[in-house]
Amino acid sequence: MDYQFKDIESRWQRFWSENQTYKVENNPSKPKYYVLDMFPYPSGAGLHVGHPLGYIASDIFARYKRLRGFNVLHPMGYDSFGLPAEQYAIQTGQHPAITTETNIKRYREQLDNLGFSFDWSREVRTSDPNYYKWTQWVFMQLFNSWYNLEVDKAEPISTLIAKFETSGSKGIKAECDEDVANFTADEWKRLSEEEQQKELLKYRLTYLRESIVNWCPALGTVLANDEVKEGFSERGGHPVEQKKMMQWSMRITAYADRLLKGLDDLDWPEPLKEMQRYWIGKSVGAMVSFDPIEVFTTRVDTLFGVSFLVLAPEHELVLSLTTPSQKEEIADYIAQTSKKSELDRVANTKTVSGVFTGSYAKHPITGKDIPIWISDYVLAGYGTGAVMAVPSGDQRDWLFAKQFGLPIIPVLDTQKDLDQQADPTKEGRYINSGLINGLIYQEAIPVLIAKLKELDAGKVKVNYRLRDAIFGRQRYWGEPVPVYFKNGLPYLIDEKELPLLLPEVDKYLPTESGEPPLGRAEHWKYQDQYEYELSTMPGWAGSSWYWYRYMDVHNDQAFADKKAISYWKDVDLYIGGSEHATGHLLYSRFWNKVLKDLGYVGQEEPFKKLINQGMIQGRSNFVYRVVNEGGKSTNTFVSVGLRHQYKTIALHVDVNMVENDVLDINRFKFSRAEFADAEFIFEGGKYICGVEIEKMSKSRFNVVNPDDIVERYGADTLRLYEMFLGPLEQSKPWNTNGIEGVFKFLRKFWKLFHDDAFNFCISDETPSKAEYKALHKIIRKVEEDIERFSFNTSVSNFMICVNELQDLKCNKRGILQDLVIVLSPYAPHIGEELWALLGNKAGTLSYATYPKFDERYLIESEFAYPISVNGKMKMNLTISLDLAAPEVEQLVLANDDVQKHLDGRSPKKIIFVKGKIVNLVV
RNA sequence: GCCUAGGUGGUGGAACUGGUAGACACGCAGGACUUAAAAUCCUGUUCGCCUUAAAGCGAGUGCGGGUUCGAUUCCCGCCCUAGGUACCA
Repeated sequence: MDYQFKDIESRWQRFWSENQTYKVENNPSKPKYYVLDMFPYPSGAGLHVGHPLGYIASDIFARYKRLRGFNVLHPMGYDSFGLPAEQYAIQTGQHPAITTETNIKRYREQLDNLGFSFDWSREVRTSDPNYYKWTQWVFMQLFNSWYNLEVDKAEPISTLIAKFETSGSKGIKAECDEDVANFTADEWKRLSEEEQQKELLKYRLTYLRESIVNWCPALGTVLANDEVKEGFSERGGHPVEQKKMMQWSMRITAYADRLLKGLDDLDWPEPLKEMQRYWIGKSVGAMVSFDPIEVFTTRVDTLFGVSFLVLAPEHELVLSLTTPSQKEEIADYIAQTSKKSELDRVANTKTVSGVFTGSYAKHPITGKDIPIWISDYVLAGYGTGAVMAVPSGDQRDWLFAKQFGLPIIPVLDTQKDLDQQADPTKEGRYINSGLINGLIYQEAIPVLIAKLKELDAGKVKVNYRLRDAIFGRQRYWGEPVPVYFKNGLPYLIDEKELPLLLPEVDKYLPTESGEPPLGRAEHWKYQDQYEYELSTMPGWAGSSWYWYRYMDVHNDQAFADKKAISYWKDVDLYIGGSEHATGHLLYSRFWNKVLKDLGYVGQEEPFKKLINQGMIQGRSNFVYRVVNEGGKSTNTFVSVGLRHQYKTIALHVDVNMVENDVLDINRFKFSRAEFADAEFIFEGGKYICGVEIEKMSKSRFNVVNPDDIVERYGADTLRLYEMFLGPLEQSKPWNTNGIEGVFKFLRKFWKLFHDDAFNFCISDETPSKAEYKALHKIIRKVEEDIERFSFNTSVSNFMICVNELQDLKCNKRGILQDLVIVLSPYAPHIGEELWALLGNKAGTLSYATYPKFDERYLIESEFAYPISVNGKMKMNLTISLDLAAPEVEQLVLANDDVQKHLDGRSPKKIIFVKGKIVNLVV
C-alpha cells in the first residue's frame, strides 16, 4: 500500500494511549532525564501552527533520550488560572472553570493529533484544587520564613523568634522592612501576641505592604507592569490608574545576589541571561551623606566635582527644605510633574527642568555649601531618591548645569570637551579633588571610602534595580491566599484545611464597595468568624513550582515525595518562549531557592539548560482590488506583479485559499457573495498574491491551524516540516511552500520498504559498504545535531540519506531497521508502522536499542582534494589519504591540468592540509 | 541611546574548531511517462561575460578596511533588521 498516513497515525496514537506507552515510573535504577515544556494557558482560540514548534523539538529530544536508555520525564499540563477566562465569565456569566475545561479538552485533542510522547498520567492544572493546595502550601512556607543574612539563606521564622527570645533584636542581620524596631529579649517577651506578630511580619518572606499598583477600574483588578501598555490594559485597552493598596509582596530582593550569581553556571541563551542581569540591575557604589541628604552614587571618585544635589520631587525632605521664597515655585513644579504621564517624562530626555529649593547641603569632605534642587529626572524609587550632581562626568547633570548656570568642575586631567558634553571617563589622574589629587581611579576609591568612614559620612553600598514582587490580584480566577485576618493582622489558616477552595460568587466583578470578587462569596469566613484574604494569587504563582509536581503528581501528603525529588532533581532541558525571561523564569528561580533553603528540594537552580524557540509569525496574503477613476472599488483584482499599472487597494485574503502565493480563484469566488463575479488580471495565467509578514491572528486571515496540516499531510510531515523550517531559536514566518518536499521525503522513505506495486518487500542480504556508509553518516549527524539543537540540519540529512539509499535501491533490513529507529523521534507514527511491518513487537520502537555509530564505515582511502591557486579553487584531484606532503606536492605538480592553471608560473609555496586542501601560491 | 541576536541565490536555509560558498528543500524552466491530468522520474537553475556547443573568464556571503597561503567564519569602523530596555545616579 502507498503511504496512508491518516490510517497509520490514528492507529498508533490510539495504541500509545491504550497501552500507556509513555507512562514513566520513578525508577532509580535508570539514569533520569527531564525534558520540560513551558505549559500553555488554554485559551479559547486553540493552538495555531506556531505553538507546537517548541513541543515538537522537546518531543524529539525526549524520544531520542529515551532511545539512548534514559528514563525520561516528559510531562504536560495547563497554566489554567488567568484573566481571559475571567473576562469571558464577566461577559457571559459562564463559570471560568467550565470555559477552562472546554478549552483544555480542545488543546488536548490538538496535542494528541501531533503524536507527542507526553506522560499524560502526570498532567497538572494550576486551577485544580489538588494542585493549588500545594501552591497555597508554598505560600505558607514563605510566610513562615525570614532571610538570615548571616548564613545567607532563608530560615523558618521560629529561628528568628528564638533569637528574639534570647537576645532581642540585637545582632540580627535580616532582609526585612526598614522600620523594624530595636528591643531586648525582655522587651520582646513583654510584647503582646499581636505586637509580636506585627513585628514578625516585617521579616517574613511574604508580607503585607502598601504599594502603588496599576489599578484598572474597568477590569476591577490590579495589573502587572507588563500587562499595562502606555496607560491602558493590554487586554481590553481599558484605562489604568495608579492607586495605593495593601498588597502581599514577596521578598525576592533578598535573593537578588544569588539570582544574579546563579546565572553564570546556567546553560541558557546569553540574551536571556543578559535580560535577567539587567532586570536585577546590581550596581556597586556608595552611600554618601551630604547633611541632611543621603545620596547613592556609583562614582564616589567624582565627589569633588559635585556642584549641586538633585532630589526627586517626591523626596520626603523636599517640603521641609524649601525656603519660603521658593515655596510657590516648588509647589508648582511638583504639581506639574505629578500630572505628567510616565510617557511624557521619558520622551523628554533632551530638555531638563527643575527648581531650586533655596536650601543647601554640606559637602561631607570640603564642608562647602551645595545647593539643593529638585527635578523629575531623579526617580524616587531608585537609590535614595537623591543624587549628587557631577556635571563634568554625567550627561544629565551636565545638561541641568548648563540650563541653570551651575558650575561644571573637571575632576580628571583627561576629561575633554566639557563645554560640549560631559565626559564620564575613569582614565587619568584626579584634579580639583583634595586628598585624591594625582591618584588614578583604582587608588582613589579606597582612600575616599576610608575618609568617608572616618567622618561617618559614607559607606560602600550595593544597590539593586529589582523590586519586591507584588503577590496579589483583585480578581476571581486565581488561587485563594490561605490567610485570614484577626484584628487587622494576617494569620495562616491551619495546614490541615488546605486547599482553601475558591468560593462560588454570583458575579465575577468587584463588590459595590470596591472589594475583590471574593468579597461576594457568602458565608465564606475562617472558622465562621474571621475574614479571609480577598485577593487571589497572581498568574505566576502556580507556574513557579510546577516542575516539582510532575515528579509526583498524585501525592496528597506533600507537594512531591522526597524520593521523587531526589531522583528527578531538576529540569535537564526546558523549552519555551523568551517572553518569560523576567517573569516566570525569575520567580521560579526565586521560589526554588526558598524551597532549597528550607530543605524541601536539593538543587539551587531548577532549569539547567534552556532553549528559547523562535516565534512563528504569520505570512499574510493580499489581493489587489482595482480602484476606478472615480475612486470607487471595482470587482476586478490584479495580480501582484501588475498592480502598479493600476490604482489598487490591498485586501487580506485568507491564506488557506492560497498556495505558493497563487490564489485559488474558485475558492476566492465562493468565499464571499461580493466576490462571486469577480474578475482577474492574471500574470502568466495565474493570480499571484502579495505577501507580508505579520503576527498570526484571525483579523489578518493568516492563522494556520495544525489540524488542517495534519489532515492534509499527516502529523509526521508537520513535525518534520516545523523542524525543517530553520534553526529552532530563530523567529520565522510560517510558510507552507516547502511542505511538499518533506511529505515527498516520507513517501520516498516508505517506498524503500516496498516494491513498485507497494508490497512490503525487505531483503535480509548483507548491506554493501555504500549502504552502511549512508546509514552511519546519518547516525553520526543526528547525534551531533541534537546536542546543538540543530534539528533542521538533521532533517536535511535524513533526506540526503534516503536519496542515497534510493539510488542504491537499498531495501536491506540491516540498514532500514536502524534507520527507522534513528528517524523515529522525528516521525514516530511511520516509524512504528514500519517497525511492526519489519516483524518487531508492536509499540516497542520507543524503547528500542539505538544503533551505535561506527567510524569504520566512514573511513575513506582517497579524497578529492580541491586544488587552489592563490586561494582560489580551480579543480579537484583525487589523491590517496595515506600520502604525506612531499608525495602529494609531487603528484599535484606532475598533473597536466594543474600545470594549465599555473600557466607556466612555478609555485613559491605549496600549502597542504591533509584531507582538506592543496593551495599553490604563485 | 544602551544591551543582545542577526544580515548568504527568486524563497526557507546549509557550510560544526579559518580550508571546494549556496548542501537539502521550495519555486521556476525543459524533458520522460500519459488520450489528458495528477502522481512519479530525469536534466538545469548565484550573478555577469564569452561560446553553436564543450569549455572558459570575472564578480560574489549588508558596506569599507585589516590579519592570513586561504575569511561567510577572526579583528577594526560603519549601515540595516529583529527582540529586550528606557533618565537606575
